Amino acid sequence: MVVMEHKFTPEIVRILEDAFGCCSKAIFQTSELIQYLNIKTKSASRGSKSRASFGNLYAIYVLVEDYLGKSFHKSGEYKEYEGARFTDLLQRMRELPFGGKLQNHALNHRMNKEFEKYFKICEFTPILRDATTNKYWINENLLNIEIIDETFNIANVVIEIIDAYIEIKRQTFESFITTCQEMQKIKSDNPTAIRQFIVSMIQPNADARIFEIASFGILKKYFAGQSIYWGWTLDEISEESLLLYKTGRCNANDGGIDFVMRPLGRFFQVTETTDVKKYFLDIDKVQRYPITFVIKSMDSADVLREKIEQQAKRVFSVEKVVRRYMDCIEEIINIPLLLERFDEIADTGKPGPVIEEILLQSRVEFNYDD
DNA sequence: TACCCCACAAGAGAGCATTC
DNA sequence: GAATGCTCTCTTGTGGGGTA
Repeated sequence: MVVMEHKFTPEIVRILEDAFGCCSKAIFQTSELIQYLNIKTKSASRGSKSRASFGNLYAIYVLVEDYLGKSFHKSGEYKEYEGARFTDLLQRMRELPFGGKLQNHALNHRMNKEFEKYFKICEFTPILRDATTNKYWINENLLNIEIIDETFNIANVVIEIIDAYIEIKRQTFESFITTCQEMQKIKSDNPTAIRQFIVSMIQPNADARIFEIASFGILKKYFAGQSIYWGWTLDEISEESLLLYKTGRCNANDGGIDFVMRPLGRFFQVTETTDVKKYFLDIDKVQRYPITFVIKSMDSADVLREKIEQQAKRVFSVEKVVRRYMDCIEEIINIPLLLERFDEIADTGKPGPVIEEILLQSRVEFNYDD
């Protein structure tokens, strides 16, 4: 089998070399289990959007851990082992980082099924179970790798590889988690600290998701302080506050509009660049709904508008189409304007709710709980 | 002509909820 | 405890259009 290579593969190779020296390459080529781990760890370098596959990896992990914990790699008596209890295995899976919400699927069916998909001609099923006693085993045939006349047990290496993978995934999340914790600490009554924190969240180099969440927190509270008067007839006019809604998680909002305002029906799109043409596709064919762009930039709104216009002229060339394109931009909100609006909120003595909103949205965005 | 980029669609993995 | 259906969303494949 041709081994797929990705950014975590060298780490797997390194762990194998440390454990088995010159035989490591042959073990990688021979062991379906190692190759499976290699496939399932490809998200290591792919950021938070990528699925981590912890379910199937942890099913292997807890069974191998159980195997090592009882020293079967030394005693060779695994064949006589009564098996591990489902409840213990699942509990252990949930104790592992990011495993809190894992369910039974991987242990019961999914891991085996997926393994079979990748290794059609492999005669061994990784997870063995006795449905009558609810006991589980890792298939030892996949742990003992024969190279020429020697047998190598890869149990320790399996654990080490998954541990290394967990560590990388943990680091990816850690920066954001730290941010959340800092927010919680300064939530109390320190306006200067809160402002500094807000500034750090809306800097040009801030994480895109954090920028979006912070923008939402600021704008929601800013608009909540404003109201309009409207109604079907002159006699029925009533006052209503402007309410900003987030339409979904940042990552779940592929191509969608980020915020919507009631009752005015304004659309808000958060973006990192002035390359906004994707929001106005087919602008020459149809009239488009106006959008307010929240742009992660220190440039003035005029400069940003100018940049967008230059781009539109380059792309559309026809002045009439360029005008229609530009007319679709209802407002441009840059970093200084966001900060200005936050200061207005702070002047009323209520910066706290902004932080609370940011915290709430952060928890939703990252499934992060206290 | 080959290559690249982009948008869209389909496939697939993972988690939630429900049921037995 | 285990199986299953559903939903969400990330990945991959595909085709059209633009460009060198």
